[in-house]
Amino acid sequence: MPGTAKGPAEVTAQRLRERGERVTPARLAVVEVLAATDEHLSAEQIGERAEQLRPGIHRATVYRALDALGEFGLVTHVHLGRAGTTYHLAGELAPRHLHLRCGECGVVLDVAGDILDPVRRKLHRELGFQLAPEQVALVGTCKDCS
Amino acid sequence: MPGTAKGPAEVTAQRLRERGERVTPARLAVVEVLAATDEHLSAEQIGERAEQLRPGIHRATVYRALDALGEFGLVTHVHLGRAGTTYHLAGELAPRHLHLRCGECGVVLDVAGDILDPVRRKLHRELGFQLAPEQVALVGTCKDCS
DNA sequence: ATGAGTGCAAAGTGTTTGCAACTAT
DNA sequence: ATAGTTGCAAACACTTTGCACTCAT
Repeated sequence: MPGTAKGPAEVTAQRLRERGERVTPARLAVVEVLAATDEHLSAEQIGERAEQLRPGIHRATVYRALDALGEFGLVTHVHLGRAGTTYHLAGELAPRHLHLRCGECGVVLDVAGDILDPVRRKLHRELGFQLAPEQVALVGTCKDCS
Repeated sequence: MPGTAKGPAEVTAQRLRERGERVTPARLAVVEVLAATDEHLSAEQIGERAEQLRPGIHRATVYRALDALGEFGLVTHVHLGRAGTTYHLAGELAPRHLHLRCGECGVVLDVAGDILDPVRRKLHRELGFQLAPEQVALVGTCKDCS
């Protein structure tokens, strides 16, 4: 069946090759882990799950892979309060969305990626600032906590 | 001259007493440090400057004071990427504003606090989520870097 | 073959905690 | 008087780095 949509791992491999970057098991494992969930994972959690996919993957390697994939625009991270840093797929690998975090209970909700569009346009027009909505964490208080 | 506006330290003392919380040199020093600048300070920087105001203030105490003042709504913090956490006055102690951070060069810009008002209303209406705009860091790329 | 990527262990950050002494109330 | 705060040192979690080795190209 030609024209089948490619999985995240294939897309990643393709993008890496295009850029002359190396396609390694560790990088693919990280992408596969992130693609297999819609949760927000910490580096440690990614490490644990990657370990199951390809045993022997080291913490440091996970960080380096996340870092590299971040540079290539395939992964982003959000700083979610005291909870630490969480990662997820970005760009063409993920539907555009952004994060709503409750400062009380820590819960994270996803919302449509275009909710900041008017703000993005305004900032670009007035300040020349290119907003990256996926990286923004909207902090506040959720319904249950307020 | 009666009716003179009170300084941040006085307001803080007053609010603390109202809540039955203790007014301590460390807490006042932290507020004074934050009030003396419009920069975005890390806990470490606050510690250094507080040390000059009242010698002997310990790192741990700065963290505890920031934590307490945060609970009382007098201080907030923003997570600015790898750069770490930065603190500033909040609520009645500070003009409402929010943060724009360039992911490339790390520069932080302040913008008017009402820019997210439409978003805030929408989130409240549709999800019952109370957005806290001052705690939101708008990440993107600044004019010079793009 | 060659250099980017990896594993490992060790060093850094930034932040929190247990406890005894202190101090604001 | 006494409960909340502080200083200190030690513990902590998370992330980065130097080095030798391996593997993708």
